[in-house]
Amino acid sequence: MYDAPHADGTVGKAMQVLDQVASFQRPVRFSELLAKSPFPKPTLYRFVQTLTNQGMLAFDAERQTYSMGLRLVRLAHAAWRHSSLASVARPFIEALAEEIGEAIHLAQIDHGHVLFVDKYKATDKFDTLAQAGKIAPGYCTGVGKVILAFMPEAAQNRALDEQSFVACTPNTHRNRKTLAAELSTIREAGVAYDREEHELGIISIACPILTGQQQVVGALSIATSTNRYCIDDLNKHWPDLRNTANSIGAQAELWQVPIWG
Amino acid sequence: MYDAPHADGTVGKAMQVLDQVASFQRPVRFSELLAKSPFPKPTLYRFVQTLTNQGMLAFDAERQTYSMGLRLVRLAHAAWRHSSLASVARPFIEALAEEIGEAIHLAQIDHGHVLFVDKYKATDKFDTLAQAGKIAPGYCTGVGKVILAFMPEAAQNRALDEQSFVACTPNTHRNRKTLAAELSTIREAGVAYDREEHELGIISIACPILTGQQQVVGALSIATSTNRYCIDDLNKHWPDLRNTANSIGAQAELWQVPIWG
DNA sequence: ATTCTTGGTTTCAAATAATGAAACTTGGTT
DNA sequence: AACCAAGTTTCATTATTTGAAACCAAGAAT
Repeated sequence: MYDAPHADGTVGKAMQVLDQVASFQRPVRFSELLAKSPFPKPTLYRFVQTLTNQGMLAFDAERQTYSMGLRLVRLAHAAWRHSSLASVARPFIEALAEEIGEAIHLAQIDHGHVLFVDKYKATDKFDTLAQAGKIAPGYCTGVGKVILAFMPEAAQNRALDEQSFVACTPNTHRNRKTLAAELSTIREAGVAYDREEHELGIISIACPILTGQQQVVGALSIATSTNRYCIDDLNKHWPDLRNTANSIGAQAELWQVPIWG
Repeated sequence: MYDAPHADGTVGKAMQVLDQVASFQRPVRFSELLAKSPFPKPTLYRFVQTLTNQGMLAFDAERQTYSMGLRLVRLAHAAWRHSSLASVARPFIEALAEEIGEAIHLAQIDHGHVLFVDKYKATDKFDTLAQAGKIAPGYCTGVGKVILAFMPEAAQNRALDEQSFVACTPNTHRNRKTLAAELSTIREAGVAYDREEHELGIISIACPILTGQQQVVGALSIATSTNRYCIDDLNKHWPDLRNTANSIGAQAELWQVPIWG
């Protein structure tokens, strides 16, 4: 979660509460929240109260639970349109997907978190916020690893410290060491692979999206299932993927560049 | 915008700033913000500063502009999953869309705003936050009107006061009077139509999503273009639409009901 | 060059809002 | 009837926010 040294006053604390609620991934009772909160009871109480008033949280009176508020959806709409790579990347991704008929993921980095911001899946047409906004673990996804690999060293270290190394599958990296080793390989090669590290049966190939000054702003990946293709098959799409990623990087530069480490 | 009597202290004010930035619909300079802000310069300055630190806003140093931050996308993901009708409604909508091959919109009401929370468009598969989170004007969309029509009177009045009555097309309602008249018709009929009131060439039919106690929680619509179908054609789908809306309402009740007026 | 202006940033004492220990309520248990 | 746990309120203390004014930087006008 966010742990800015400890500043940002009251607003910062409120946002921390927001993150807390989000982290539960489900509606949550006040007492559960309190148990994991650094704030004393009345303080936390007032925060959830205020946030609920503001529509940043939603309170279900029936069940006495808090969940994230719809105001966030409204605000995020704007964020997605104006601050994410998605809007500039969309036409490029569409073209790429047209050509190779596999699922394309677009991820972006924000304050050390790797975030899926868009997804094009040829088959199921229906895909809204379900994917956008989801967090991609850095240590076990194609986009995550490639972004980590291309981060400036300081930021990379910070990010590595935050990885959980939960073993999603038998192939998942379990510690910083093996991951770090792969990262330097990735950096040289310019590609990362996810060999069923996040989910069994799912593999992917990922390229970084770089600015002119070689700063990573995001990543692009092609994902598929093992019973259709293997890594070698994905590799055939590498040139296309790389080109698309480059185009996106170039285009992004013309627009805005809210970069982060 | 949000105008809770005037409470909610510092956090409330910060959220107000967030809305402000969002309302510009584009990256915005500090001075532009200041011009429309109720806050004195240093106060506003600290707010944007804090919010930027927190990732709720993004600052583009190059152009010196602020836009909405990606942290919102992360938070909204959770909101969408756990507090919107979208997750419960999705299977129903999918089935409906399968049957009639037209675009389906799902809208929801939040603090008096009508919000698109999901969209299924048979043709273009690619549709993420681009639609979800968008605001649907109450006075000139099918979902907007039907939701207004079914609101409790007090809330309806408040909502009507907030309508802008901007004339999107020649068919748009231009004042409260004609709109109010249509609303009571809608309420009786249980359906609303958008006869190219929002966008020329686009028509729709909309049904309310009601709880057991007849409270509106949202609306469902089928939209199409005039060069394919006319209102009468849409009417043929009314039974299906109505059924789907009912199912969603029933299902929503079993889950959570963060209702709002 | 020099002065004006505009947009952005910092200071600092006064005003205000946040804090949290403790007390209180409510609804459900033993 | 006494007991608990979860949630809510009080209120004196403390810390944060506030904004008028001053300051700085960079262009534009003189």
